[in-house]
Amino acid sequence: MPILFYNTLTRSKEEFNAIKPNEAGMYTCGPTIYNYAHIGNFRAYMFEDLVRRYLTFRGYKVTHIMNLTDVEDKLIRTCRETGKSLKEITAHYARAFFEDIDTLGIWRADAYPAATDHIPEMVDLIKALREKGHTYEEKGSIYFNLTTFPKYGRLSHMNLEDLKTGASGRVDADEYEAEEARDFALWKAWDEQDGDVYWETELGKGRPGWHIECSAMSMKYLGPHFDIHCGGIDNMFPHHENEIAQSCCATGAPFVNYWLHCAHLMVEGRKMAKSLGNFYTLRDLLAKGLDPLAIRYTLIATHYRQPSNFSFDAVAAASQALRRIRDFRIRLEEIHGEGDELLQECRDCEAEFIANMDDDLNISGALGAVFNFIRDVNRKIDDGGVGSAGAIHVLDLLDQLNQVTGIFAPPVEDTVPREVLDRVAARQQARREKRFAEADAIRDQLLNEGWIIEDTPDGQRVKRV
RNA sequence: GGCGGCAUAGCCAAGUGGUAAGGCAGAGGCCUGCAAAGCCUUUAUACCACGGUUCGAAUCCGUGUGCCGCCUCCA
Repeated sequence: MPILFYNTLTRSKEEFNAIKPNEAGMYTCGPTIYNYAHIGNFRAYMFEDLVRRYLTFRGYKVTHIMNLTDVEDKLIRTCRETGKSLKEITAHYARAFFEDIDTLGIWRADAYPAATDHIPEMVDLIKALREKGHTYEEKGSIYFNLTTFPKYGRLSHMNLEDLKTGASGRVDADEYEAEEARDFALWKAWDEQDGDVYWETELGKGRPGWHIECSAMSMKYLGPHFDIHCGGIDNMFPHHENEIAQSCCATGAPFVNYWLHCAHLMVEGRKMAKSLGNFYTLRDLLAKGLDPLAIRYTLIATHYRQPSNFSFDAVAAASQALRRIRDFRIRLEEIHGEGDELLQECRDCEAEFIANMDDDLNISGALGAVFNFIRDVNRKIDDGGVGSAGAIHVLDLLDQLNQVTGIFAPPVEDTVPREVLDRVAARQQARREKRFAEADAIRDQLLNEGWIIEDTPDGQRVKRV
Protein backbone atom coordinates (compact mmCIF):
# COMPACT_ATOMS: atom_id res chain seq x y z
CA MET A 1 0.00 0.00 0.00
CA PRO A 2 1.39 3.36 -0.99
CA ILE A 3 1.50 6.39 1.27
CA LEU A 4 -0.56 9.30 -0.03
CA PHE A 5 0.32 12.90 0.66
CA TYR A 6 -1.67 15.94 -0.33
CA ASN A 7 0.74 17.89 -2.47
CA THR A 8 0.12 21.63 -2.49
CA LEU A 9 1.75 21.79 -5.92
CA THR A 10 -1.00 19.74 -7.53
CA ARG A 11 -3.72 20.28 -4.93
CA SER A 12 -4.33 16.57 -4.81
CA LYS A 13 -3.33 13.46 -2.95
CA GLU A 14 -0.40 11.74 -4.58
CA GLU A 15 1.44 8.50 -4.00
CA PHE A 16 4.68 9.16 -2.21
CA ASN A 17 7.58 7.98 -4.34
CA ALA A 18 10.97 8.75 -2.89
CA ILE A 19 13.82 9.88 -5.11
CA LYS A 20 16.07 7.22 -3.56
CA PRO A 21 14.28 4.03 -2.60
CA ASN A 22 13.49 3.86 1.11
CA GLU A 23 15.08 7.20 1.84
CA ALA A 24 13.40 10.54 2.30
CA GLY A 25 14.92 14.00 2.45
CA MET A 26 12.79 16.49 4.27
CA TYR A 27 13.22 20.19 4.90
CA THR A 28 10.99 22.10 7.26
CA CYS A 29 10.89 25.82 7.92
CA GLY A 30 11.93 26.37 11.50
CA PRO A 31 11.53 29.20 13.96
CA THR A 32 12.81 32.73 13.86
CA ILE A 33 14.53 32.73 17.22
CA TYR A 34 13.64 36.21 18.37
CA ASN A 35 11.01 35.15 20.91
CA TYR A 36 9.43 32.08 22.50
CA ALA A 37 7.53 30.01 19.99
CA HIS A 38 3.73 29.87 20.45
CA ILE A 39 1.49 26.83 20.29
CA GLY A 40 0.52 27.61 16.72
CA ASN A 41 4.17 27.21 15.80
CA PHE A 42 4.27 23.96 17.70
CA ARG A 43 1.31 22.60 15.81
CA ALA A 44 3.37 22.96 12.66
CA TYR A 45 6.46 21.39 14.22
CA MET A 46 4.33 18.58 15.62
CA PHE A 47 2.87 17.92 12.18
CA GLU A 48 6.30 17.87 10.59
CA ASP A 49 7.50 15.52 13.31
CA LEU A 50 4.55 13.26 12.53
CA VAL A 51 5.48 13.16 8.84
CA ARG A 52 9.02 12.25 9.78
CA ARG A 53 8.00 9.66 12.38
CA TYR A 54 5.47 8.03 10.12
CA LEU A 55 7.88 7.71 7.21
CA THR A 56 10.39 6.22 9.63
CA PHE A 57 7.74 3.80 10.88
CA ARG A 58 7.05 2.80 7.28
CA GLY A 59 10.67 1.93 6.73
CA TYR A 60 12.16 5.10 5.29
CA LYS A 61 15.48 6.43 6.38
CA VAL A 62 14.50 10.05 6.84
CA THR A 63 16.90 12.96 6.84
CA HIS A 64 15.14 15.87 8.48
CA ILE A 65 16.60 19.36 8.27
CA MET A 66 15.07 22.34 10.06
CA ASN A 67 16.52 25.80 9.76
CA LEU A 68 16.86 28.38 12.50
CA THR A 69 16.37 31.93 11.25
CA ASP A 70 18.81 33.98 13.27
CA VAL A 71 19.08 37.14 11.21
CA GLU A 72 16.03 39.05 10.06
CA ASP A 73 14.21 42.36 10.53
CA LYS A 74 12.48 41.55 13.80
CA LEU A 75 15.69 40.28 15.31
CA ILE A 76 17.56 43.41 14.33
CA ARG A 77 14.83 45.52 15.83
CA THR A 78 15.06 43.53 19.04
CA CYS A 79 18.81 44.15 19.08
CA ARG A 80 18.24 47.85 18.72
CA GLU A 81 15.58 47.95 21.39
CA THR A 82 17.40 45.87 23.96
CA GLY A 83 20.97 46.82 23.21
CA LYS A 84 21.85 43.15 23.17
CA SER A 85 23.88 41.48 20.46
CA LEU A 86 22.28 39.28 17.85
CA LYS A 87 24.05 36.23 19.24
CA GLU A 88 22.89 36.89 22.79
CA ILE A 89 19.29 36.99 21.70
CA THR A 90 19.34 34.07 19.30
CA ALA A 91 21.31 31.85 21.67
CA HIS A 92 18.73 32.40 24.37
CA TYR A 93 15.70 31.66 22.21
CA ALA A 94 17.35 28.76 20.43
CA ARG A 95 17.91 27.14 23.81
CA ALA A 96 14.29 27.81 24.74
CA PHE A 97 13.12 26.33 21.45
CA PHE A 98 14.98 23.08 22.04
CA GLU A 99 13.67 22.86 25.60
CA ASP A 100 10.15 23.30 24.28
CA ILE A 101 10.33 20.67 21.57
CA ASP A 102 11.84 18.24 24.07
CA THR A 103 8.98 18.97 26.45
CA LEU A 104 6.47 18.17 23.72
CA GLY A 105 8.29 15.02 22.68
CA ILE A 106 9.10 16.31 19.21
CA TRP A 107 12.05 14.42 17.79
CA ARG A 108 15.16 16.41 17.13
CA ALA A 109 15.83 17.00 13.44
CA ASP A 110 19.07 15.64 12.01
CA ALA A 111 20.44 19.16 11.73
CA TYR A 112 19.38 22.68 12.63
CA PRO A 113 21.43 24.90 10.33
CA ALA A 114 21.40 28.56 11.30
CA ALA A 115 21.36 31.26 8.65
CA THR A 116 24.34 33.15 10.04
CA ASP A 117 26.48 30.03 9.79
CA HIS A 118 25.79 29.83 6.06
CA ILE A 119 26.56 33.30 4.72
CA PRO A 120 29.13 31.97 2.20
CA GLU A 121 26.65 29.44 0.82
CA MET A 122 24.04 32.16 0.39
CA VAL A 123 26.54 34.47 -1.27
CA ASP A 124 27.50 31.73 -3.72
CA LEU A 125 23.86 31.08 -4.51
CA ILE A 126 23.16 34.76 -5.14
CA LYS A 127 26.22 34.95 -7.34
CA ALA A 128 24.97 32.02 -9.36
CA LEU A 129 21.61 33.74 -9.80
CA ARG A 130 23.37 36.95 -10.80
CA GLU A 131 25.47 35.16 -13.39
CA LYS A 132 22.37 33.67 -14.92
CA GLY A 133 20.69 37.03 -15.17
CA HIS A 134 17.98 36.58 -12.55
CA THR A 135 18.93 39.55 -10.41
CA TYR A 136 19.31 43.29 -10.47
CA GLU A 137 20.87 45.70 -8.06
CA GLU A 138 19.46 48.82 -6.52
CA LYS A 139 21.18 50.97 -3.89
CA GLY A 140 23.52 48.15 -3.04
CA SER A 141 20.76 45.59 -2.50
CA ILE A 142 20.22 42.66 -4.82
CA TYR A 143 16.75 41.61 -5.91
CA PHE A 144 15.34 38.64 -7.71
CA ASN A 145 13.69 39.57 -10.98
CA LEU A 146 10.50 37.56 -11.06
CA THR A 147 9.93 38.07 -14.76
CA THR A 148 12.87 35.73 -15.35
CA PHE A 149 10.95 32.82 -13.80
CA PRO A 150 7.69 32.26 -15.70
CA LYS A 151 6.61 29.44 -13.42
CA TYR A 152 6.40 31.82 -10.48
CA GLY A 153 3.13 31.41 -8.60
CA ARG A 154 2.52 27.77 -9.44
CA LEU A 155 2.56 26.62 -5.83
CA SER A 156 0.28 29.27 -4.37
CA HIS A 157 -1.78 29.87 -7.51
CA MET A 158 -1.07 33.54 -7.31
CA ASN A 159 -0.62 35.34 -10.58
CA LEU A 160 1.75 38.16 -11.15
CA GLU A 161 -0.86 40.58 -12.43
CA ASP A 162 -2.89 40.37 -9.24
CA LEU A 163 0.18 40.85 -7.15
CA LYS A 164 1.25 43.82 -9.19
CA THR A 165 -1.97 45.72 -8.75
CA GLY A 166 -2.44 45.02 -5.08
CA ALA A 167 -6.02 46.21 -5.33
CA SER A 168 -6.39 47.09 -1.69
CA GLY A 169 -3.50 49.47 -2.03
CA ARG A 170 -1.55 47.80 0.68
CA VAL A 171 1.34 46.97 -1.57
CA ASP A 172 2.84 50.35 -2.01
CA ALA A 173 5.59 50.21 -4.56
CA ASP A 174 7.13 53.39 -3.18
CA GLU A 175 8.28 51.53 -0.14
CA TYR A 176 10.32 49.09 -2.15
CA GLU A 177 13.71 49.68 -3.56
CA ALA A 178 12.88 47.29 -6.35
CA GLU A 179 11.76 47.52 -9.91
CA GLU A 180 8.55 45.73 -9.11
CA ALA A 181 6.79 45.68 -5.79
CA ARG A 182 6.57 41.92 -5.98
CA ASP A 183 10.29 41.28 -6.44
CA PHE A 184 12.05 40.18 -3.32
CA ALA A 185 15.43 40.86 -1.81
CA LEU A 186 18.26 38.33 -1.98
CA TRP A 187 20.79 40.59 -0.34
CA LYS A 188 20.07 43.70 1.67
CA ALA A 189 22.62 46.47 1.76
CA TRP A 190 23.59 47.67 5.23
CA ASP A 191 21.93 50.74 6.61
CA GLU A 192 22.28 52.49 9.95
CA GLN A 193 19.26 50.70 11.40
CA ASP A 194 21.16 47.44 11.08
CA GLY A 195 23.82 48.54 13.56
CA ASP A 196 26.59 45.95 13.72
CA VAL A 197 24.52 43.26 12.03
CA TYR A 198 26.24 42.94 8.66
CA TRP A 199 28.69 40.85 6.70
CA GLU A 200 31.40 42.11 4.38
CA THR A 201 31.12 39.89 1.33
CA GLU A 202 31.71 39.92 -2.39
CA LEU A 203 28.19 41.24 -2.66
CA GLY A 204 29.02 44.20 -0.48
CA LYS A 205 28.33 45.08 3.13
CA GLY A 206 24.96 43.82 4.20
CA ARG A 207 22.90 40.79 5.13
CA PRO A 208 20.94 38.07 3.36
CA GLY A 209 17.25 38.35 2.57
CA TRP A 210 15.03 35.94 4.41
CA HIS A 211 14.14 33.50 1.66
CA ILE A 212 17.62 32.71 0.45
CA GLU A 213 18.67 30.84 3.59
CA CYS A 214 16.21 28.02 2.97
CA SER A 215 17.35 27.57 -0.60
CA ALA A 216 21.02 27.61 0.35
CA MET A 217 20.72 25.32 3.35
CA SER A 218 18.28 22.79 1.93
CA MET A 219 20.61 22.46 -1.04
CA LYS A 220 23.65 22.03 1.16
CA TYR A 221 22.16 19.34 3.40
CA LEU A 222 19.74 17.55 1.07
CA GLY A 223 21.01 18.33 -2.41
CA PRO A 224 19.33 20.49 -5.06
CA HIS A 225 16.42 18.08 -5.52
CA PHE A 226 14.79 16.45 -2.52
CA ASP A 227 11.53 14.79 -1.49
CA ILE A 228 9.51 16.79 0.99
CA HIS A 229 9.25 20.40 2.10
CA CYS A 230 6.84 21.30 4.90
CA GLY A 231 5.70 24.44 6.59
CA GLY A 232 2.70 26.34 7.82
CA ILE A 233 0.21 27.37 5.18
CA ASP A 234 1.18 30.99 5.62
CA ASN A 235 4.66 30.16 4.37
CA MET A 236 3.28 29.05 1.05
CA PHE A 237 3.30 32.58 -0.26
CA PRO A 238 5.63 34.25 -0.67
CA HIS A 239 8.32 32.30 1.17
CA HIS A 240 8.04 28.90 -0.49
CA GLU A 241 7.24 30.42 -3.84
CA ASN A 242 10.43 32.44 -3.59
CA GLU A 243 12.44 29.42 -2.53
CA ILE A 244 11.28 27.61 -5.63
CA ALA A 245 12.24 30.52 -7.85
CA GLN A 246 15.70 30.84 -6.30
CA SER A 247 16.50 27.17 -6.22
CA CYS A 248 15.22 26.25 -9.64
CA CYS A 249 16.87 29.21 -11.31
CA ALA A 250 20.18 28.68 -9.57
CA THR A 251 20.55 24.97 -10.15
CA GLY A 252 18.38 24.36 -13.18
CA ALA A 253 17.24 21.20 -11.41
CA PRO A 254 13.81 20.38 -10.03
CA PHE A 255 13.59 21.46 -6.41
CA VAL A 256 11.00 19.71 -4.22
CA ASN A 257 8.64 16.86 -5.14
CA TYR A 258 6.08 17.13 -2.34
CA TRP A 259 5.01 20.33 -0.64
CA LEU A 260 3.03 19.75 2.56
CA HIS A 261 1.39 22.63 4.40
CA CYS A 262 -0.39 22.55 7.68
CA ALA A 263 -3.39 24.69 8.57
CA HIS A 264 -3.51 27.20 11.37
CA LEU A 265 -4.45 26.74 14.96
CA MET A 266 -7.36 28.56 16.51
CA VAL A 267 -7.68 29.06 20.24
CA GLU A 268 -11.09 28.82 21.86
CA GLY A 269 -12.69 29.25 18.46
CA ARG A 270 -10.91 32.49 17.64
CA LYS A 271 -7.72 33.30 15.85
CA MET A 272 -4.85 33.46 18.26
CA ALA A 273 -3.92 37.06 18.93
CA LYS A 274 -2.39 38.96 21.76
CA SER A 275 -5.21 41.48 21.59
CA LEU A 276 -7.78 38.73 22.18
CA GLY A 277 -5.88 37.42 25.18
CA ASN A 278 -5.67 33.92 23.74
CA PHE A 279 -2.07 33.99 22.62
CA TYR A 280 -0.06 31.26 24.32
CA THR A 281 3.49 30.06 24.33
CA LEU A 282 4.12 26.55 25.56
CA ARG A 283 5.52 28.10 28.72
CA ASP A 284 2.26 29.95 29.32
CA LEU A 285 0.32 26.68 29.20
CA LEU A 286 2.74 24.83 31.45
CA ALA A 287 2.46 27.67 33.95
CA LYS A 288 -1.28 27.06 33.96
CA GLY A 289 -0.56 23.52 35.01
CA LEU A 290 -1.38 21.77 31.73
CA ASP A 291 0.25 18.42 31.09
CA PRO A 292 2.67 18.59 28.14
CA LEU A 293 1.52 15.18 26.92
CA ALA A 294 -2.10 16.35 26.90
CA ILE A 295 -1.01 19.40 24.90
CA ARG A 296 0.77 17.07 22.51
CA TYR A 297 -2.35 14.95 22.19
CA THR A 298 -4.49 17.99 21.48
CA LEU A 299 -2.14 19.40 18.88
CA ILE A 300 -1.66 16.11 17.07
CA ALA A 301 -5.22 14.76 17.11
CA THR A 302 -6.63 16.95 14.35
CA HIS A 303 -5.78 16.28 10.73
CA TYR A 304 -2.99 18.63 9.71
CA ARG A 305 -4.84 20.31 6.83
CA GLN A 306 -7.83 21.07 9.01
CA PRO A 307 -7.94 24.26 11.03
CA SER A 308 -7.63 22.99 14.59
CA ASN A 309 -9.35 24.49 17.57
CA PHE A 310 -7.20 24.44 20.67
CA SER A 311 -9.32 24.81 23.77
CA PHE A 312 -8.84 24.09 27.45
CA ASP A 313 -11.78 21.70 27.26
CA ALA A 314 -9.98 19.82 24.50
CA VAL A 315 -6.84 19.55 26.63
CA ALA A 316 -8.90 18.27 29.55
CA ALA A 317 -10.50 15.67 27.28
CA ALA A 318 -7.05 14.70 26.05
CA SER A 319 -5.88 14.19 29.64
CA GLN A 320 -8.76 11.81 30.22
CA ALA A 321 -8.05 9.91 27.02
CA LEU A 322 -4.40 9.57 28.05
CA ARG A 323 -5.51 8.28 31.45
CA ARG A 324 -7.58 5.65 29.68
CA ILE A 325 -4.54 4.56 27.71
CA ARG A 326 -2.36 4.53 30.82
CA ASP A 327 -4.87 2.47 32.79
CA PHE A 328 -5.19 0.07 29.90
CA ARG A 329 -1.44 -0.49 29.93
CA ILE A 330 -1.38 -0.96 33.70
CA ARG A 331 -4.11 -3.55 33.35
CA LEU A 332 -2.17 -5.42 30.68
CA GLU A 333 1.00 -5.46 32.73
CA GLU A 334 -0.80 -7.22 35.55
CA ILE A 335 -1.96 -10.13 33.39
CA HIS A 336 -0.41 -13.54 34.02
CA GLY A 337 -0.99 -17.06 32.86
CA GLU A 338 -2.27 -18.75 29.75
CA GLY A 339 -4.89 -17.36 27.44
CA ASP A 340 -5.70 -15.65 24.17
CA GLU A 341 -2.62 -14.29 22.42
CA LEU A 342 -4.64 -11.62 20.54
CA LEU A 343 -2.50 -11.97 17.43
CA GLN A 344 -5.35 -11.35 15.02
CA GLU A 345 -6.64 -8.37 16.98
CA CYS A 346 -3.18 -6.78 17.00
CA ARG A 347 -2.73 -7.37 13.29
CA ASP A 348 -6.12 -5.84 12.50
CA CYS A 349 -5.49 -2.80 14.66
CA GLU A 350 -2.12 -2.16 13.12
CA ALA A 351 -3.49 -2.60 9.61
CA GLU A 352 -6.28 -0.14 10.25
CA PHE A 353 -3.89 2.33 11.83
CA ILE A 354 -1.63 2.11 8.78
CA ALA A 355 -4.47 2.34 6.29
CA ASN A 356 -5.62 5.58 7.88
CA MET A 357 -2.16 7.07 8.20
CA ASP A 358 -1.24 6.10 4.65
CA ASP A 359 -4.14 8.25 3.55
CA ASP A 360 -2.46 11.61 3.97
CA LEU A 361 -1.83 11.06 7.68
CA ASN A 362 -5.42 10.63 8.81
CA ILE A 363 -4.49 10.64 12.46
CA SER A 364 -8.06 10.94 13.73
CA GLY A 365 -9.09 7.80 11.91
CA ALA A 366 -5.95 6.05 13.12
CA LEU A 367 -6.64 6.99 16.74
CA GLY A 368 -10.22 5.81 16.36
CA ALA A 369 -8.94 2.40 15.27
CA VAL A 370 -6.72 2.14 18.33
CA PHE A 371 -9.48 3.14 20.74
CA ASN A 372 -11.78 0.54 19.23
CA PHE A 373 -9.01 -1.99 19.75
CA ILE A 374 -8.57 -0.89 23.36
CA ARG A 375 -12.28 -1.39 24.00
CA ASP A 376 -12.26 -4.83 22.40
CA VAL A 377 -9.24 -5.97 24.38
CA ASN A 378 -10.69 -4.58 27.61
CA ARG A 379 -13.79 -6.64 26.96
CA LYS A 380 -11.71 -9.77 26.50
CA ILE A 381 -9.81 -9.05 29.68
CA ASP A 382 -13.12 -8.66 31.51
CA ASP A 383 -14.11 -12.07 30.19
CA GLY A 384 -10.90 -13.48 31.61
CA GLY A 385 -9.69 -14.80 28.29
CA VAL A 386 -6.42 -12.93 27.83
CA GLY A 387 -3.08 -14.51 28.67
CA SER A 388 0.29 -12.94 29.37
CA ALA A 389 1.43 -13.53 25.80
CA GLY A 390 -1.58 -11.59 24.54
CA ALA A 391 -0.87 -8.77 26.96
CA ILE A 392 2.71 -8.59 25.73
CA HIS A 393 1.60 -8.49 22.12
CA VAL A 394 -0.77 -5.62 22.84
CA LEU A 395 1.85 -3.68 24.77
CA ASP A 396 4.36 -4.21 21.96
CA LEU A 397 1.89 -2.87 19.45
CA LEU A 398 1.16 0.18 21.59
CA ASP A 399 4.90 0.81 21.90
CA GLN A 400 5.25 0.62 18.15
CA LEU A 401 2.37 3.01 17.53
CA ASN A 402 3.84 5.23 20.18
CA GLN A 403 6.87 5.65 17.97
CA VAL A 404 4.56 7.37 15.51
CA THR A 405 2.29 9.33 17.81
CA GLY A 406 4.04 9.66 21.15
CA ILE A 407 0.76 9.27 23.02
CA PHE A 408 0.43 5.54 23.58
CA ALA A 409 2.88 5.19 26.44
CA PRO A 410 1.87 7.75 29.05
CA PRO A 411 4.20 7.73 32.05
CA VAL A 412 3.23 5.49 34.94
CA GLU A 413 4.10 6.43 38.50
CA ASP A 414 5.90 3.22 39.39
CA THR A 415 7.48 4.16 42.67
CA VAL A 416 4.82 4.29 45.32
CA PRO A 417 6.26 5.48 48.67
CA ARG A 418 6.58 2.82 51.38
CA GLU A 419 4.44 4.91 53.66
CA VAL A 420 1.59 4.95 51.13
CA LEU A 421 1.80 1.20 50.63
CA ASP A 422 1.62 0.71 54.39
CA ARG A 423 -1.60 2.67 54.56
CA VAL A 424 -3.02 0.72 51.62
CA ALA A 425 -2.26 -2.47 53.54
CA ALA A 426 -3.88 -1.05 56.67
CA ARG A 427 -6.97 -0.22 54.64
CA GLN A 428 -7.06 -3.74 53.25
CA GLN A 429 -6.84 -5.17 56.76
CA ALA A 430 -9.74 -2.97 57.83
CA ARG A 431 -11.75 -4.17 54.82
CA ARG A 432 -11.12 -7.80 55.72
CA GLU A 433 -12.43 -7.08 59.17
CA LYS A 434 -15.41 -5.25 57.66
CA ARG A 435 -14.46 -1.96 59.27
CA PHE A 436 -15.54 -0.18 56.08
CA ALA A 437 -15.83 3.31 57.49
CA GLU A 438 -12.20 3.16 58.54
CA ALA A 439 -11.13 1.66 55.21
CA ASP A 440 -12.96 4.36 53.25
CA ALA A 441 -11.44 7.08 55.40
CA ILE A 442 -7.96 5.87 54.52
CA ARG A 443 -8.87 5.72 50.84
CA ASP A 444 -10.32 9.23 50.91
CA GLN A 445 -7.26 10.54 52.67
CA LEU A 446 -4.93 8.97 50.09
CA LEU A 447 -7.08 10.36 47.29
CA ASN A 448 -6.60 13.82 48.77
CA GLU A 449 -2.87 13.23 48.58
CA GLY A 450 -3.11 12.22 44.93
CA TRP A 451 -3.30 8.43 45.13
CA ILE A 452 -6.15 6.34 43.75
CA ILE A 453 -6.75 2.94 45.32
CA GLU A 454 -8.55 0.38 43.21
CA ASP A 455 -9.60 -3.03 44.43
CA THR A 456 -9.10 -5.86 41.96
CA PRO A 457 -9.52 -9.60 42.36
CA ASP A 458 -5.75 -9.85 42.67
CA GLY A 459 -5.31 -7.14 45.27
CA GLN A 460 -4.95 -3.40 45.40
CA ARG A 461 -3.80 -1.18 42.60
CA VAL A 462 -2.26 2.18 43.50
CA LYS A 463 -2.23 4.90 40.86
CA ARG A 464 -1.47 8.58 40.62
CA VAL A 465 -4.50 10.77 40.14
C1' G B 1 -10.07 43.77 -4.95
C1' G B 2 -7.34 38.76 -6.08
C1' C B 3 -6.32 33.74 -4.35
C1' G B 4 -7.41 29.82 -0.78
C1' G B 5 -9.47 27.03 3.40
C1' C B 6 -13.20 25.70 6.95
C1' A B 7 -18.62 25.09 8.94
C1' U B 8 -20.58 17.37 11.55
C1' A B 9 -23.85 16.10 18.78
C1' G B 10 -22.55 19.95 25.12
C1' C B 11 -16.85 20.02 23.76
C1' C B 12 -12.77 17.94 20.48
C1' A B 13 -13.00 15.35 15.85
C1' A B 14 -13.10 11.28 11.43
C1' G B 15 -16.08 10.25 7.31
C1' U B 16 -15.90 13.32 0.44
C1' G B 17 -22.09 9.51 -3.47
C1' G B 18 -25.12 4.42 -0.42
C1' U B 19 -27.76 5.72 4.56
C1' A B 20 -23.35 9.35 10.67
C1' A B 21 -15.78 6.40 13.47
C1' G B 22 -13.43 7.66 17.89
C1' G B 23 -12.22 10.58 22.47
C1' C B 24 -14.21 13.72 26.50
C1' A B 25 -18.58 15.07 29.12
C1' G B 26 -23.92 13.37 30.40
C1' A B 27 -27.87 9.42 31.55
C1' G B 28 -29.18 4.26 32.84
C1' G B 29 -27.21 -0.65 33.95
C1' C B 30 -23.51 -4.84 35.15
C1' C B 31 -19.47 -5.51 38.51
C1' U B 32 -18.07 -3.71 43.80
C1' G B 33 -19.21 -3.85 51.04
C1' C B 34 -19.12 1.18 48.85
C1' A B 35 -15.96 3.07 45.20
C1' A B 36 -12.46 3.25 41.12
C1' A B 37 -11.28 0.95 36.60
C1' G B 38 -13.58 -1.91 32.86
C1' C B 39 -17.85 -3.50 30.17
C1' C B 40 -23.08 -2.95 28.24
C1' U B 41 -27.05 0.41 26.76
C1' U B 42 -28.03 5.37 25.61
C1' U B 43 -26.89 10.60 23.74
C1' A B 44 -26.98 14.12 15.67
C1' U B 45 -34.57 11.27 11.61
C1' A B 46 -29.19 13.69 10.81
C1' C B 47 -24.02 16.90 9.06
C1' C B 48 -24.53 26.24 8.68
C1' A B 49 -28.98 27.89 5.31
C1' C B 50 -31.60 27.68 0.74
C1' G B 51 -31.82 25.77 -4.15
C1' G B 52 -30.05 22.01 -7.84
C1' U B 53 -27.92 17.12 -9.91
C1' U B 54 -28.94 11.84 -8.55
C1' C B 55 -32.67 5.91 -7.51
C1' G B 56 -29.80 7.85 -3.44
C1' A B 57 -25.69 13.61 -0.85
C1' A B 58 -22.86 15.38 5.20
C1' U B 59 -20.33 13.96 0.74
C1' C B 60 -21.14 16.75 -6.19
C1' C B 61 -22.87 21.87 -8.28
C1' G B 62 -24.85 26.96 -7.35
C1' U B 63 -26.18 30.99 -4.10
C1' G B 64 -26.09 33.00 0.72
C1' U B 65 -24.30 33.46 5.90
C1' G B 66 -20.36 32.92 9.43
C1' C B 67 -15.24 32.06 10.72
C1' C B 68 -10.08 31.74 9.20
C1' G B 69 -5.57 32.30 6.05
C1' C B 70 -2.30 34.54 2.19
C1' C B 71 -1.59 38.89 -1.02
C1' U B 72 4.40 43.69 3.93
C1' C B 73 10.02 38.34 6.13
C1' C B 74 3.23 35.57 11.24
C1' A B 75 3.45 28.09 11.59
